[in-house]
Amino acid sequence: MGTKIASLIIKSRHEISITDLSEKIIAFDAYNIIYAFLSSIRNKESGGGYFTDADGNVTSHLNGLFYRMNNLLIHGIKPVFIFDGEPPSFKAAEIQSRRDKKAEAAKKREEALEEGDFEAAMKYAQATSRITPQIVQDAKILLNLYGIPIIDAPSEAEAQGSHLLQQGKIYALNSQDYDSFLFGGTRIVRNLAISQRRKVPGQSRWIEVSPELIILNEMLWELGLKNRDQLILLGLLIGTDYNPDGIKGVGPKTALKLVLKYKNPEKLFEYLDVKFGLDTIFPFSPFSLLDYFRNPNVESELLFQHRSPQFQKIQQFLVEERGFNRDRVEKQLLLFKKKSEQKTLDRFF
DNA sequence: CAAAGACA
DNA sequence: TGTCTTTGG
Repeated sequence: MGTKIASLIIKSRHEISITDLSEKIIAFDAYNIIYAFLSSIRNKESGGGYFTDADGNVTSHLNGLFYRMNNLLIHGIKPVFIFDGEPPSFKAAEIQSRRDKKAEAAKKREEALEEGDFEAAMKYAQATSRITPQIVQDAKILLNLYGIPIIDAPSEAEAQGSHLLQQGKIYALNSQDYDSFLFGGTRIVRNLAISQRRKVPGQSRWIEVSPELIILNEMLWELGLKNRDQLILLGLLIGTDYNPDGIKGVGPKTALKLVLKYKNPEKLFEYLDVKFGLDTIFPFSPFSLLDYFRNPNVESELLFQHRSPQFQKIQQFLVEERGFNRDRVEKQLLLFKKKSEQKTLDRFF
């Protein structure tokens, strides 16, 4: 439901500035952000290989996290990283499908490399990213040195983040898609990156993107939905991580119309059963999916606190253990220290 | 992706 | 000074 629901909401998407999030606790879906870095931070010359150190450890994500965390922390944002635990059984088919797509992309990359088409190889390489234990471990080391709390969710990070939102323990969840609203997340921040420009998937065109805040209640209001159940129904119709295709031939507009017409799960599913047959349009009983979104596996007793970054150790890890350029790292960390000192002074006076 | 370099 | 290109690991 990544982009499909975006077409339905306009007013409830608020353009914000990164400074609006100062002092706010923002949770990040760790695998999500790491995956984004693994995909985008790659070596063009080798046809899309990761950045690595001399020992072959992947460093693409460390590079991305380093600059991203510096910037977020400089702005006074308090990040929390949530790592996925065991995927729910509902996700098995989707996981397999992603695996197949990666294998396919890897094959195409090989072919492109053989033909010497490095640009095509790069494109396919980006679709092959896989998060290994080493990648996770290094990410956790770096985040720890930054004093950023790490949460190991029992299952889906988005579900855990949504729970923390409901408990009021965090201000917002950083996510590119809208799925966490189905889990009851109340606030989502999108496009929380540094650069305000993003390449359009089409070709060599760039667009301006600024962070945007979406609030669940406003979104429900704009859509004309009465409650979260109805939003979950909408999600099931257009597709979620657990039924990615949604219903063939039913786009966002039709989906919304159907939810508004039938209003509750029983009536909607009854209609769908008569029209299509529930078995043919859902991989699982839609009632069980609905129930899953209502009540996902999360941990309720989490406590976390932010600590000060250990600059010396960050530098030591990146430079001495992962082959980063000393001057670059030093310069960035100095800037960080300077700006955060300035910020505390500003607050004081 | 984000910073640094090149260039007008 | 702002924009486009190259580099980073």
